[in-house]
Amino acid sequence: MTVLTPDFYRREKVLPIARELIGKVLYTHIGNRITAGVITETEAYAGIMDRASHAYGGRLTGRTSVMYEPGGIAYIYLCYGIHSLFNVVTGPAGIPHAVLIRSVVPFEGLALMQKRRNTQKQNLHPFTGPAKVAQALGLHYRMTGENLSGNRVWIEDRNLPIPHSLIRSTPRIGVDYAGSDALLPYRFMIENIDTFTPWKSFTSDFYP
DNA sequence: CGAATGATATACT
DNA sequence: GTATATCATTCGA
Repeated sequence: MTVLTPDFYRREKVLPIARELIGKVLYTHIGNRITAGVITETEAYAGIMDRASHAYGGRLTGRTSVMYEPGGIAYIYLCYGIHSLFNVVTGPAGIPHAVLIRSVVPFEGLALMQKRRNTQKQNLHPFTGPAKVAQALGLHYRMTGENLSGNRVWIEDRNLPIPHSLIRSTPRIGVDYAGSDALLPYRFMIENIDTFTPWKSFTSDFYP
């Protein structure tokens, strides 16, 4: 087990980071409870040149200022007045790259994640959709700026057996306003996620 | 399909 | 300061 360190996040290019985050495990330690999920879908937002990014054109506001800090912190913001969306800030200081976490598979603390989501289903299906991910892991937009090297939120490499050949890239979701940038293949996901994996083997019981 | 729901950015006075 | 449009979405019919 390895906790990802600032040097992982502070590399120049955001696309390899978004791809490499697939299969890593996102942890939260909130209210003295630990929950975790395997990241199965991400989207890259590439700094000031990306029309889909909140930092497009160098926009620097109260909300987006955390994106300009050195990589390795959380950018969590409110969307549609209801949903908290969790992003990882990447790149060196001054370069506002970010990676949105769109889906996770439960890894630890499934019962608590289901309670936060207020769902009764007893299954191991992924939390698909960025707002579901944040809600399941207890991530709220008030926690934006949280250090991912701290003790509340972090990401680990558990050497899970994700075949790299099954990672696909597609256009991003819900960014039609971004013109031609909406067509860029900045979304990363595992192909045929429902059929390929014995998800039960991903629970931490199998990786103590 | 459409409603829910509120912070944020921007363009004004 | 005030007004208004716009959301990196989800849920239920």
